[in-house]
Amino acid sequence: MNAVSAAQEHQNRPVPRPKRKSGGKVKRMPREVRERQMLDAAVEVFARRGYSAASMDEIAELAGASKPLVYLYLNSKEDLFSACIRREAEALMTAVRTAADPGDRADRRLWHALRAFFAHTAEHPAGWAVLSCQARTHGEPFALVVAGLRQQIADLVTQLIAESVRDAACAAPLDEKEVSGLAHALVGAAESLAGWANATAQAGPAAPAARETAATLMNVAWVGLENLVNGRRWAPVRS
Amino acid sequence: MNAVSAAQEHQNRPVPRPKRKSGGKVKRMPREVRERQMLDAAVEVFARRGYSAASMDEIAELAGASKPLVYLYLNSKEDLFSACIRREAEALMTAVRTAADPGDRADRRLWHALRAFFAHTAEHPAGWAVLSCQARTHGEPFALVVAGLRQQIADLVTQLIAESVRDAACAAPLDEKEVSGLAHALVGAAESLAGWANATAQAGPAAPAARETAATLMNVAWVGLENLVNGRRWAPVRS
Amino acid sequence: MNAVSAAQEHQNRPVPRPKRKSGGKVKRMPREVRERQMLDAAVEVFARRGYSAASMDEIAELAGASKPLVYLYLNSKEDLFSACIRREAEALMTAVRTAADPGDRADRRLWHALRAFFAHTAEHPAGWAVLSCQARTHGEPFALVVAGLRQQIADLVTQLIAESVRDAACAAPLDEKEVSGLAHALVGAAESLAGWANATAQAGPAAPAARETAATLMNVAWVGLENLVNGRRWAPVRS
Amino acid sequence: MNAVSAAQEHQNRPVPRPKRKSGGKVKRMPREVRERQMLDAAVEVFARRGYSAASMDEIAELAGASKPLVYLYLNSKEDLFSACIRREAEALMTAVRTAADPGDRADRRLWHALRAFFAHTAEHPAGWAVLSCQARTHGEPFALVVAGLRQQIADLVTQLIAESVRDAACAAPLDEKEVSGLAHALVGAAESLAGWANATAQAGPAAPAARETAATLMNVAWVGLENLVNGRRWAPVRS
DNA sequence: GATGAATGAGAATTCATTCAT
DNA sequence: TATGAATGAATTCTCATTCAT
Repeated sequence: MNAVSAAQEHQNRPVPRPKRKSGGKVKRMPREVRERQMLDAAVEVFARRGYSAASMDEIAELAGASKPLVYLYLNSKEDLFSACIRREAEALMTAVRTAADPGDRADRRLWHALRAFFAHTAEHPAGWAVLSCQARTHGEPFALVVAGLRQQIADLVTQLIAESVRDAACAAPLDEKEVSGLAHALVGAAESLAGWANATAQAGPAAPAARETAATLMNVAWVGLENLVNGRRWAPVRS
Repeated sequence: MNAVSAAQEHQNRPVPRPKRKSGGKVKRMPREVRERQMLDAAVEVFARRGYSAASMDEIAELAGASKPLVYLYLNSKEDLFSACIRREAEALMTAVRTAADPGDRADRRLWHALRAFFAHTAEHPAGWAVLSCQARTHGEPFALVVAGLRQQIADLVTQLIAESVRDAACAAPLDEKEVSGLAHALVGAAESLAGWANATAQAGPAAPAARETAATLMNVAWVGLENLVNGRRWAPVRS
Repeated sequence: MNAVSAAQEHQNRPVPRPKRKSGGKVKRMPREVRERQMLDAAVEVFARRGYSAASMDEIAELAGASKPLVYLYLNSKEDLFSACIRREAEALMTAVRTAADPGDRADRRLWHALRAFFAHTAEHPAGWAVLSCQARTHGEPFALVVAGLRQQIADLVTQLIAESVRDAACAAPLDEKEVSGLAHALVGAAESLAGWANATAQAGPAAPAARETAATLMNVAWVGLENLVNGRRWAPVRS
Repeated sequence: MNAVSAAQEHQNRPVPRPKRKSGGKVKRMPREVRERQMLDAAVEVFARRGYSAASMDEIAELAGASKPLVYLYLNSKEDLFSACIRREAEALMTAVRTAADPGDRADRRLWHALRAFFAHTAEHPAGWAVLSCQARTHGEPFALVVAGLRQQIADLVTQLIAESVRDAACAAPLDEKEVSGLAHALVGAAESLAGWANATAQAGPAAPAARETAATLMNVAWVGLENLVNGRRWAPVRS
């Protein structure tokens, strides 16, 4: 099982969206399953409306459960949001980490990580929206989780860049802070591209888009990095 | 007038934050001034709380006006938000455009545009927060304005890249979609770097940070772009 | 103006209970008036239903205002309850204190105080219910106010008893603790009698009942006190 | 068996508070035992929170049973409350009646009854709280039970007083209503003194407090009563 | 006998919005 | 121009109560 398909694993798979209101008797199901449905619904609604505009009513309805049940299992709107963020962050991180399979060259690992990132965000647009937009704007506890995620990814990238540089036995070793900055730029670029890719091509399937997007980024960043490593820089007043 | 100072122009400069609650009759002021105060307050509050969590009460209080007056001038919460977005988008766009002063080499123009972007967003964090986070998540009308802004910036960048390419008389012409993606990557990287730069070194004033940030970005992107233009690309299966 | 009529002063006097829902336009009134109506309604409802069973909806409706207005003026259910208790406690205390007019013999002052107590509780059964039943059962803040009221009354009674004893130049001076116990017993008896009087004779007018009740109490307590002062006590094993 | 120990009989003696949550299968127990546990828990919770604020959840948890079981045995919250009141009222009544053992002089019987009353309420504060505060404020059905209890006690006291009067072969026969009022005053004083005694000296065990309290009360009331019986009254305008 | 799963109904509280002055 | 007074319509959250097992 590769990273991408693994990443898709975590959401409403065989559990059919239950229909309520349609006369039938109450659908009994184990707590675990219900909870997943609720999280799925919550991610969807939070993504669509934003944290405060999302209503527990809508979430419950989309989850096919009653509000009291949502509260019974997930305690409060805040806890629910928190659970969403944690789940989505973990899923994304797992996807990316799994893809950056050790035992390959550093540039290829970065390439795979990028592809996994784009693929995952494309597959889970709602989750990505929650992580990238909603979570950042709602108070410490949430923002911290997202910041942690960012840091983890940036660390991974930093490490990959450092490895490549070591591989390349470059002449001018990079400043650590510069590498870190680079990693953040890359992550930011990736995030932005993810959003853009989602917005631009919502028609076609996800994989090709992920591939292209990753390629674009690699084209700029990696080659730029090589030049950087070789000491060739752009300077504001050059020539 | 340079880009940075122009960017600062649009917000409450000499108009003192009005003191209410201190008894006495109300300070009559021309509509224009009051409206600006309201928009300033609204941007601040929308940035801090998000669109739906922002309350008209808080905005009115911060603006030093009564709620009915806010409604009289700005009609509704939605209109108010819309006005905020438009104003902030215009200000940012103006700052960037003004900085990319024609009559210079394309790479230098991009450099200045980047600097202006960083400087403006650093100077107006609330405005930037509204544009980058809040506006995207609230239904067509708002998202459209922001999309328009993004498009304008991307267009500008695209144009600058294109000019450089023409300057370089490159062999392999770039795919338009690729250029657009590049622009988005650049903007995303810029955003991410802005945040990172802010977090890393919060001591110094904004301008130097903007300069460094822009430099880091140019180091990677521009050189990478040159290579790209010259047909040298990274390929997943290379070597 | 005597104590009893003064005590009646504080509640919905000339303000007519406003009729809502009856088509008419919104009744504008100064905040002070509205607030009093709300407190009146709240006392009524809290007395009828108890703190937790009382619904803000019912209170608002009885006050002839909308719920938001109640919240605007009185903040929260808890604050509203607190305000009720404070107002009622103060009113009762004032009535009793005013009646125990200094410049009279101690036994007569006690007599008047008792009458005022019975008259006031009879005139404001809801207020008395809130003070005597509801407030005691709902957490420190409320209970404290009521405890304070009790203490004030007990202190007053203690003082009156002490004065009488001094007047009587009694042979065996009473233990301070015993006097205090006496005062509490008297207050408790008064409270109980107030409740009983309310329950028993709801038909007739209030004043006569108050007079009779007070007389009964004085008959037992005062004479008993005299005997006590004179050293004649009942003893469990006496003869 | 004396009154005090009889009074303690009615609550969870050897049945240990059941431990739930610790895995393992449920302890099957005879209905009778379970029901008593439930009532005990309910009295506790009703006393602590008041009728409406008490939640069936909390009661069930404290009783160590599941909510459906509570409903199976006790039908509804209202029925449960009703059962609590009935049980506590009966227990208190039994304690008092048992103590007022016929075959003794009337004043001594009253003395024992008072002691039993104080002892029982001190031993079962929750039960007493439910009876004295909660029950009175919740609609006919409950209030009636409590009124019945009050009446029984008042009747008992009235009867004892009457007997004494007969013993004393008094000149001026007492008005029935006056006697009843007296009984209520006595009970109220007792209640108040119970609270005050509890608050003043929380160190010692209950019995001594009960003894003292009863003595204080008898000192005032009984002697006062004797005087009353003998026609010596306090009069508002006397001397 | 015993319970995990589930909910309809209603609680407090807030908010955007409007009059009447 | 400016505002104190007022509210309909949500929103979050809780609770008594019931099934299906």
